[in-house]
Amino acid sequence: MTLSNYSNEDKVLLAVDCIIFGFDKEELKILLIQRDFEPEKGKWSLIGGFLKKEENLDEAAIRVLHHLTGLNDIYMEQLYTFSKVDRDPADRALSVAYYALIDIKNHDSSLLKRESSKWFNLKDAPNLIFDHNRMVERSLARLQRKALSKPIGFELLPTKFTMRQLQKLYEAILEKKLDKRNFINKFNSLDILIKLDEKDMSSSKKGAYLFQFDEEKYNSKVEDGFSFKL
Amino acid sequence: MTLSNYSNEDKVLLAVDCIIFGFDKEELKILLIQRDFEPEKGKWSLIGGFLKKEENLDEAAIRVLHHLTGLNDIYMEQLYTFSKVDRDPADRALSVAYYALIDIKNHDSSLLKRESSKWFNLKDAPNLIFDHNRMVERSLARLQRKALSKPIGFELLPTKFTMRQLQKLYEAILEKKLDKRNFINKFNSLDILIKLDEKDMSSSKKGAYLFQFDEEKYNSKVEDGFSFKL
DNA sequence: TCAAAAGTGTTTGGTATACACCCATGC
DNA sequence: GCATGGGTGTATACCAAACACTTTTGA
Repeated sequence: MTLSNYSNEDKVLLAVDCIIFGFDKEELKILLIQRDFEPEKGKWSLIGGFLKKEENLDEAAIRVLHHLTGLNDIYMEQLYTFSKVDRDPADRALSVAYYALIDIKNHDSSLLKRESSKWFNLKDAPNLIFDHNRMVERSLARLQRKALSKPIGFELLPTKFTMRQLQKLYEAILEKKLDKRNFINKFNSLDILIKLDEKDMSSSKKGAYLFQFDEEKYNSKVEDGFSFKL
Repeated sequence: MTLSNYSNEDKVLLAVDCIIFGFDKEELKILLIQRDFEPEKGKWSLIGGFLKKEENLDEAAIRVLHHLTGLNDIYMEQLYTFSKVDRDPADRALSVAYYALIDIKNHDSSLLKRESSKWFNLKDAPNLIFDHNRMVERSLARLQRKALSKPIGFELLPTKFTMRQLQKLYEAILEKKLDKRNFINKFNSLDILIKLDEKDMSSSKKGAYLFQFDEEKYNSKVEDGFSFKL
């Protein structure tokens, strides 16, 4: 069989840029790095890299994330492909944006490797190069929508967390205050959390019960037609 | 200022493939073409083309759609970028999928140009080349979600339509029967349709009132915080 | 006069929201 | 003993779902 080789077609550079979200007590955060090469050296940027011939986009995103942060096994999702012709002044390059959710506490040490990277509160993040601001906006919109219909919030928390932490997390993601009792009632009715006997004593004298996401139970409920709706 | 030129990085072919949805009385349809070149010559496929250096992805999608169908001013949205390494056996090529919604009636004549293209009921569409089946699945899922939260359904209908047509459309998109009265009540409460004095006499003796989507009203309501929810 | 589609409201159940007080503990 | 955050239940409003009969008119 003869294959055309598409030899007349243009080829382009394809970058992968990662919006990395974290959560710390009260605030949604993003991890940024200071570029150490031109163009825009010294400015803040998402972490990124270029797709290689022998890998697919998910693999490239995983590689980029691992290489620059040491992180593994991270929740990631492809967001959108940005293609404005002059978006990168150095050369024609498109960029596929991915967003990632990580548990800051669990992974903080790996991040120290890289001193030019830094966590910012989403609200007071600096201006970013190229179209990276738009990428961040769009990823936040996606995260807000997705967090209401899939249990992805847990990716941003330690395995064990208090109801208060969980609530603060959703307040940070959705950018609005939630009612304590309604929030707990809602989550209880979903019936996908395990209440542990342990308490977290770090934030109050009384202590707060710790919970865990019961992923197995969630999965089996999904098979029976359940769907997470906050 | 010195710009790096990224000259060590791999470049790739980037295709744009379009899932074109139409609606005809009762059924959701997609427009497919029979490939007239290798690889997979003679098999059914989405319409597609390659991104050129001097255009962005939206422009490429518009160009591809226009070139192969003669259509202009079409609702389109970028869906996802598919990147499996061997997805195209001829050469490494990624594909950015777009989906488009068109009014079959209004545009049917332009499509006749191209005899190798054909409308299929979504349900009994043939097997497609490469990963195009997955693209169609994913675009349907997106359409189903989006149709509930944005008034994009109208893109698939003539300017003037009956409530019954509108209902059939949503039944086709959502793949489930809807209650006639609830459907009408819901749409009435949204208050974004104009009831015309004209009737459509083609489907009954009594005739059915025609309606139009009031886009201006919709837009101004959105500015006041309204959001379409079906 | 009858067949075929159009048009029209009300009841009911469930879910979302608003809301306030007691508990346990360390200081 | 009091200040701090933790934990709990109910009443109400609103929205979604179920549901059946009358109207029009061409054949």
